[in-house]
Amino acid sequence: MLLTRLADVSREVAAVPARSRKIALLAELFREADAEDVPIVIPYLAGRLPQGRLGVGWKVLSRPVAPAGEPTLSVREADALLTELGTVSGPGSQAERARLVGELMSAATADEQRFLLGLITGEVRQGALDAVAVEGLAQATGAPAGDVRRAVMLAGSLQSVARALLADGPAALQSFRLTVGRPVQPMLAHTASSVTEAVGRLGACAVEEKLDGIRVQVHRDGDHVRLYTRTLDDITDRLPEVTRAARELAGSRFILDGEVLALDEAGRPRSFQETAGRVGSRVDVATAAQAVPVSPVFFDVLSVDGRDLLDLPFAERHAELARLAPEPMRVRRTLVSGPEEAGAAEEFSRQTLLRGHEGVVVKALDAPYSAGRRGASWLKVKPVHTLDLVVLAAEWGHGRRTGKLSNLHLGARAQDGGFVMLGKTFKGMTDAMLAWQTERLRGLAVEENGYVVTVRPELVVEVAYDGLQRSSRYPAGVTLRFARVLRYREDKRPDEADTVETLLAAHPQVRP
DNA sequence: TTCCGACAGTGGGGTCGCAAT
DNA sequence: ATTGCGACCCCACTATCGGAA
Repeated sequence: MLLTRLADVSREVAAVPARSRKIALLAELFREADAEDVPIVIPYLAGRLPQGRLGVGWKVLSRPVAPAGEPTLSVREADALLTELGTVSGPGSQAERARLVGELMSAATADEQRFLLGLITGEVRQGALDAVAVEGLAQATGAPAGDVRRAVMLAGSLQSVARALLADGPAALQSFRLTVGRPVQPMLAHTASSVTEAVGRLGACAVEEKLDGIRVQVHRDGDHVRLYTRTLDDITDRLPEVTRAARELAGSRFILDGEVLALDEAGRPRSFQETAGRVGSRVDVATAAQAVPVSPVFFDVLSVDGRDLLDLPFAERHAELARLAPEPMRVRRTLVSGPEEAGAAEEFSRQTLLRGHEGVVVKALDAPYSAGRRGASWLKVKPVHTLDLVVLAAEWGHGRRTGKLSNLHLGARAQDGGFVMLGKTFKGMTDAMLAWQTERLRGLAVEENGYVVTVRPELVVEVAYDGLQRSSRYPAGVTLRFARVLRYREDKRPDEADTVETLLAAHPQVRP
């Protein structure tokens, strides 16, 4: 199959708004693809490269290459070049990667170049990624969409399911079972604005502490232990102490879900930055482990002794977990019968925050483990802080925000009467706000430099954020975590905005 | 008919590791 | 040694479609 066919379909998919039409277009293409093309065509149309990381990004791709006049590049040829691209390393590798990109792009037409660019940067913008591709695959093969989705969650990848399904038909889905050693998509949580609200929505529930670390899925089969992140990357080699801890648990065959984080001598959590740095260290693991040891803390179990527990109610899964993991290796929790005990849940949340943790997750006791879903039966609640800050500049948006000033540079008031930049945000804006702020900020513009428009510091905006963290990038030495816009405060003057001093005073545990 | 769950899109900051300077 | 870049951790929020209520 020629790459141009994929580029055409991707453009068509992008052009139709209806999800049902997108699915039908994908299904048509999947049916057309022959067996050898399928493992390439499916991920490509799901907006992902089967190779994963390539070591190539915007910098290399932004160099223009004269396009080919006629579409002659096949899907397999493109894939072979990309595979080669992903394996280049060592001195001279950047030049070699640039050369390979040039080779690929010069063989592609302008349309194909656009498609490849989107694929490599992960921005296909066709309104269809994995979930829509799964529906398309189901339609192309006549398999029930729910069964395909479940197989993908259990396999951890769309590709392997697609290959089996197109080779052997719907019966092949049976072979995708929960297996120790094969990671599954973890269950995710929704957000609730308060503990009381969360308990009100779920009824009988467990309120568990939310630890600010790295999600980890622990697979053990005898002495063989594997550790996976939320995106199913294997991080076993980086966390030897977690592997040891898993070997000391009561069972010998299980899959556990939990969080790893660094604790200080008193058992209080160290900053997320310290935990993330440790988990990210791959080269000298022994030294990193010495400096920042991490501990696993579990909250769920998916499999024990070959039994698949996914469909069991949480209460029963937790009973299994309690048999496997001793209390210090489990998340702290309290059980609540319903809204009448919301007070106790709130109190537990307060205590959790005092112990230095991020918040709580409220979980329905009767809910199954919804692998890969953002199930409504897990609700996270974290404290939200707010500030009134001044807009110092804004950046032109991309994609559906093209032509709109989107990403705001946020400043706090300094002692000298000036403003200190604390970070940026593009979150929380409605289309109406985007239109409004584009006009308003244009009127305040003093300089335009590339995609950054600097403005007179006159507009005050109320911003929500989750906390303060150290920063080497911003002048105050700190930056806001997960900042988002709540509303504009046209009733406030910039000299009424919050100051750096009040911000630092509100977070005494964080020092620049 | 209205409501709501699931998805895609739009990017944020930090850290690490690698290659180039 | 320092810098630039890419990958991958953490993540919030809005718009939209389409099935559920």
